[in-house]
Amino acid sequence: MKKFKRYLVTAALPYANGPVHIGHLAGVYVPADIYVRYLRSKGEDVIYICGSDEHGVPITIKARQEGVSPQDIVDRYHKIIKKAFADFGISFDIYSRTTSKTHYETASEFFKTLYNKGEFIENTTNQYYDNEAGQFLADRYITGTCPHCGNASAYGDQCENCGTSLSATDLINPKSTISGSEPILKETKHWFLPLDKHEEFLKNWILKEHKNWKTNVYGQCKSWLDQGLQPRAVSRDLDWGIPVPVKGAEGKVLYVWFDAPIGYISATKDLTADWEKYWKDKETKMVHFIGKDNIVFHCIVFPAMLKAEGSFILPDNVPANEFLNLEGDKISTSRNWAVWLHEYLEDFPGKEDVLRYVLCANAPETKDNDFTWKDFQARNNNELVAILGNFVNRAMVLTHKYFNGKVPEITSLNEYDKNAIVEIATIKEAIENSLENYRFREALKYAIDLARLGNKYLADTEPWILIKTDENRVKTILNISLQITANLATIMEPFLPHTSKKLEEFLNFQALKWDATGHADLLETGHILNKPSLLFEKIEDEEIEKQLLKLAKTKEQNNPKSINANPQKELISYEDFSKLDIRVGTILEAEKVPKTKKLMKLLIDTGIDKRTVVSGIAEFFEPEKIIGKQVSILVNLEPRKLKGIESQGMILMAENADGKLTFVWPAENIENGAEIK
RNA sequence: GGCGAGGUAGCUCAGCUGGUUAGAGCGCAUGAUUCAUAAUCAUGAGGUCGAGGGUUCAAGUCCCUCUCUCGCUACCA
Repeated sequence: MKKFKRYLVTAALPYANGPVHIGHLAGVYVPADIYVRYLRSKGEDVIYICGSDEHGVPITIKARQEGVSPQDIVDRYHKIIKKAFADFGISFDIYSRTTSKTHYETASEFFKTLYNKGEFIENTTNQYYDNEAGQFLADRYITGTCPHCGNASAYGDQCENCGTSLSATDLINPKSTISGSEPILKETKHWFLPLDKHEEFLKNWILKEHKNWKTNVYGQCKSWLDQGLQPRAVSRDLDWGIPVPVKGAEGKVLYVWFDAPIGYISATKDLTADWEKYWKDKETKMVHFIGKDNIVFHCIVFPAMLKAEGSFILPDNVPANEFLNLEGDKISTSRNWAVWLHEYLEDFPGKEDVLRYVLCANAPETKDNDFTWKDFQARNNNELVAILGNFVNRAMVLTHKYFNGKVPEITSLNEYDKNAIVEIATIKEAIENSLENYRFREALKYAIDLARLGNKYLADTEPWILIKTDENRVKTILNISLQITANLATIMEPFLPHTSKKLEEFLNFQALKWDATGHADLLETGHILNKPSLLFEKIEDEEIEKQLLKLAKTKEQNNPKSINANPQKELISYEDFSKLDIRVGTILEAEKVPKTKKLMKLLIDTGIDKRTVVSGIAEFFEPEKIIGKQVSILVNLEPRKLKGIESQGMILMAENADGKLTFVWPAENIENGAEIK
């Protein structure tokens, strides 16, 4: 393995429109923190960079909803996030933010460099523009009627009623949410980064030179590269963000995905004047810790940016994790389905390391994983309390009892003692090997094995019996037990820093550098120990039930039955209604449209004729089972081609909040062609 | 539908380039033990390795088909 002079470790910038939750922690911040603490302990030159990602449309939306400025929003969450990380013990060297002055300058510079090098292409497109407000509208700022479900308040990028993703120009009767006026289409110029230009380079760099990346990361990249890369817009018409620093770009800002990763660079600048050493020297090893949703940006887009700029190094590895679920369901900020870090810290004071432990032991390294409170409790009680805490307590209590808290001498070592000592070194090496390869859960398991070793050593040597007959032998046994404890203090530090601190206090000793561990001579004979307290305490059922109850309440609130029906749409005249020609028809034929998930091709006898209708119902119905059924069909809707099939009308369906569809059909059989009015 | 990742003991996961009776932790059962937060230590039960084919002397491990879960993507009049 190549030896590097220094390390630059980045953790994904949390988006400042909400607090951080256990999913973020397990996927990114805890593993990155373990990695960095380990490197520091090894004496490596390492910096750990993070900060809030504060630009982008969602933040402006939230600000508008609350009637405050975007700056107010990001100030609020930046503070909460930063404090929660600090309280939790995530040891960033700097936690910066993308609204900082340094970042504005850095991102602008970066853009200008690429611009001057001719690395962008310019493209003019039509976008919705609000004449009254005098600005272009992001998709999210436009509402209108969803062409799919008729929901009158669909957004320009997505209809929240039916979940369809839309493009703003699809909306019927578009309206600006800023002024309420009808937006007009207007030409606007934007800059694009031609990723396709870097495709060959990226293919070679990732597919050939980085076969050692995690399979999920490598596979995802390969998928993108095989599909072929497209130019990506780097600017947007928006008033929140970093102004595009060229003439004729008034009212345009850098697209948030472009400025966010540059945040790593600007944060480094804020940390040290020596920042270029970390970003431009080939002897620096750069590692990005991210979640799987960020793979494309960090493995393809950002490297393409850095490559285009020319003077930067590229990441050596991007150990992306999968997602963490909570009690079987996907974590969701908007549905409040999460364990929020700042709330956890309030509910479980002093138990930072318990969460670190559980999230690392159950980290979604190779596939999505599930966090359950029952597992949280079990890991605390059966592993932290019973194995680690208990061993430390045994060694300490026995030493106080028999030797007044003084580290006894080693009188002589037998084979069994020697084996135990060798085992300490073996475990340490195993942990190193796991950490170097980003296998954090495995590393943690080995770390706990050290405490297991201690428990077994005590159980096998039985000092509480020998003390009656052979005090010298007991001296050796407790010396070794305490040496294991001292090793734990150092080896556990990357994983459980607060626990490591406590162990230092118990032992009245300063944890050593990593390379000094793995031996049985960390504590000197005669060294005086402090009185220990409990390292971990049991978590009782009541506390777990409290958390489960909290989640149950959230679930109740999210229950479709308690979600209010959409408000009534605006009034229409009878004349408007009578324009719709809805008939009863019978399904004569039905077949799935190949290569689609939702589309079904239907032949309908409308009484007027027999016609083809394509409908998005294939997820809920099997073709054979609906043939012969009578349905309601809107027959005078203008035809439209779907997957090459002309659809002549629309089947009326009722849809609930979960998106489940059901047919609307006559209560009793009636002739085809009967009018519905 | 396309692409990617995954489906191994009740639960959470290891199993590298195919090679003797498929592993670990938790949980469970039994025994030992009492220094310790009834903690610990030992032993054991428990798996047709998603399903079905194929290659091979030999497959959890390679190939094909199917199926389920998650993600990206197309589609939803």
